[in-house]
Amino acid sequence: MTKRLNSSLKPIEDVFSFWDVMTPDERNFIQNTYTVQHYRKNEVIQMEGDIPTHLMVLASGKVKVYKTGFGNHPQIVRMLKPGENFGYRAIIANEPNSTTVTAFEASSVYMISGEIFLSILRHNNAFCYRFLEEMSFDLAESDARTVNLTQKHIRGRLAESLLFLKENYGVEEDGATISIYLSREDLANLSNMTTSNAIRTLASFVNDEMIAMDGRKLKIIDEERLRKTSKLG
Amino acid sequence: MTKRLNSSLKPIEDVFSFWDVMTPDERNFIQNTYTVQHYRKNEVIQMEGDIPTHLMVLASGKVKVYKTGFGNHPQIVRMLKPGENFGYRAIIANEPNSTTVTAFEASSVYMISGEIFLSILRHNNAFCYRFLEEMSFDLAESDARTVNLTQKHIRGRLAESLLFLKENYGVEEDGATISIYLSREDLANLSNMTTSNAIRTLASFVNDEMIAMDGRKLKIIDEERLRKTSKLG
DNA sequence: GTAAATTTGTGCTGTAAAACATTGTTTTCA
DNA sequence: TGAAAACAATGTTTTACAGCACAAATTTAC
Repeated sequence: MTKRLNSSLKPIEDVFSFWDVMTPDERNFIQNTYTVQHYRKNEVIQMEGDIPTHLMVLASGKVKVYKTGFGNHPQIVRMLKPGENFGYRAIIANEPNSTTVTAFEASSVYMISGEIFLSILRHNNAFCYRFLEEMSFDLAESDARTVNLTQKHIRGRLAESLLFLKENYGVEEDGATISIYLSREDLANLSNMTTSNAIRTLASFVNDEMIAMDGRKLKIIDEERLRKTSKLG
Repeated sequence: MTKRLNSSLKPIEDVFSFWDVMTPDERNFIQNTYTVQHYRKNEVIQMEGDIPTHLMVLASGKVKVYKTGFGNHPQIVRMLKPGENFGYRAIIANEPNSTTVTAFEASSVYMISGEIFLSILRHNNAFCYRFLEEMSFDLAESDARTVNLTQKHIRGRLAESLLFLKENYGVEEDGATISIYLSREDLANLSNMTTSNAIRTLASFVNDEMIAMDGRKLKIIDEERLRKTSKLG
C-alpha cells in the first residue's frame, strides 16, 4: 500500500510549479537532494516557533496553516492544496516559523533544503521573482482576511468560508458537494467563531436552503444567496 | 515655506533604503525619472481599486494604509514612517490597489515609475531579494494582526495598538509621549473598535494609571502593565 | 464488537461591545 | 469673530456571540 502510494506520487518536477524557471543545474541539484515525507491525518508538519529548515511543496493531500492565539484558540490563515509551497516565509525572513502546519488528511510533502532554496533565490532572478509574485498575492489575501474576519458577522464569515472552500478545492462530480470534508471545529477555526456557532449557523443555512448537509459533506445549493450572505451578513 | 520644505527634503538616495543594491545605471535612471509629490493632511495618496502606477517611498510625514470594509468601515492595515515603501504590491501582483493610502500629516513621497520598478526587479537579483524579504516580514505581520484583532478583547487590542505606535514612531524627548498624534477615530480604526469604545477604553487606561492623556498626546507611563493588558485583555 | 473518545447538536445564560443619542469642546474657515 | 464642522466624552439600550452544560451520534481503539 505504501509502495503504491509512493509510486503513484507525482514527481517533483510536475508538482513544484516553479520548476520551469530553474536552470538544468539547479534542477539536478534539487533532484539529488530533495526528500519526501508522508504525514498521517492530523499529524503536525511544521510547528510555530521552530526554526525552519525546508521549503516544502505539498505533493498530495490537504493541509491547514494556522496560528495559535490566546487561550490556545487556533486561527487558520491558509489552506493548501497539492502544488502549493509553504514553510519558506520564515526561511526568507530568517525567523522562527510564525505558523503551525497540520495535515487535514494523509499528505505527502517534498522537502527542499532551506540553504539550497536560499541559494537559488539569490542566484536565479526569475525564481526569486516568482516567489515575490506569490507573496504579493498572499499578502493581499491576508489583509483581506483581516477585514473579513473583523467586520463581517457570523453568517457572513461562514458563507465566505464555504465559498472559499469551494473555490479552493472544487466540487465533487455532482457539481455541488465541496471537495474537502472539514470538522465543524476546523470550519469554526477558519471562520473565527466557536464550534457551536459553526454548527448552529450551518443548520440555519440548511434551513434557508442555501446548502445541504450530510455529515461533513457540504453541498452548496444556492450559491447566489450564499454570496449575498457573505457580503451583507 | 514650500521651498524650504523642498530643500530640507532628504534626497532619494538617502530615503530609499534599497539604494545600496542598485547598479550605477539603475540609480541614474531613477535619479532622472523620479518625481516628488507633496500631500496635505488627510489627502488621499492612493485609492483602493485604482490601477497602480508607481512604487512610492515615503520621504517625510506619516501615512496610513487601510482597507474599506462593509458599511464604509475602514481597517488600518499598516502605518508608515519615512523610508518605507508602498504601492508596490499591486504592481507586482498586476492587480488594482487593494488598499487606500492617506496622509496623517503633511507628507512627501518619492514616486518611481512602475515599469522601471518592474524592470529593475527583473534584472537585479539582489534588489528583487530585498523586496522578497520585506514582503516576508509584512506577511507575518498581517497574519499576526488577523489573530490579534479577532481574538483579543477590546482592552487588549487598544493596548496592542499603543505599544505598536510607540515602537513604530518612538517617543518625544520626555521618553513617554508617543510621537504620533492620532484622532480617536483613527485609533479605533487601527484597533477594530468603535470611536466611543476607543475613547472609553483610553479613559479606563488613564484611570488605571497605565497611560496619561493630554488631548491627542498619549503618554505611556506603565509599559509593563500595558504589555500585560495587551496579552491578557 | 464493545467501550472509550471524539464529534455533533441544542438550549440557556451572561456579557462584551456595537448602536444610538446627547452634550460639551476644540478647530476651521468665511 | 462667530457659525459650522469636526472631534471628544459619556450615558443608555440592544444584540450578537461566547461560554457552558449536556445529550446524541459517530468514530476510534483495543
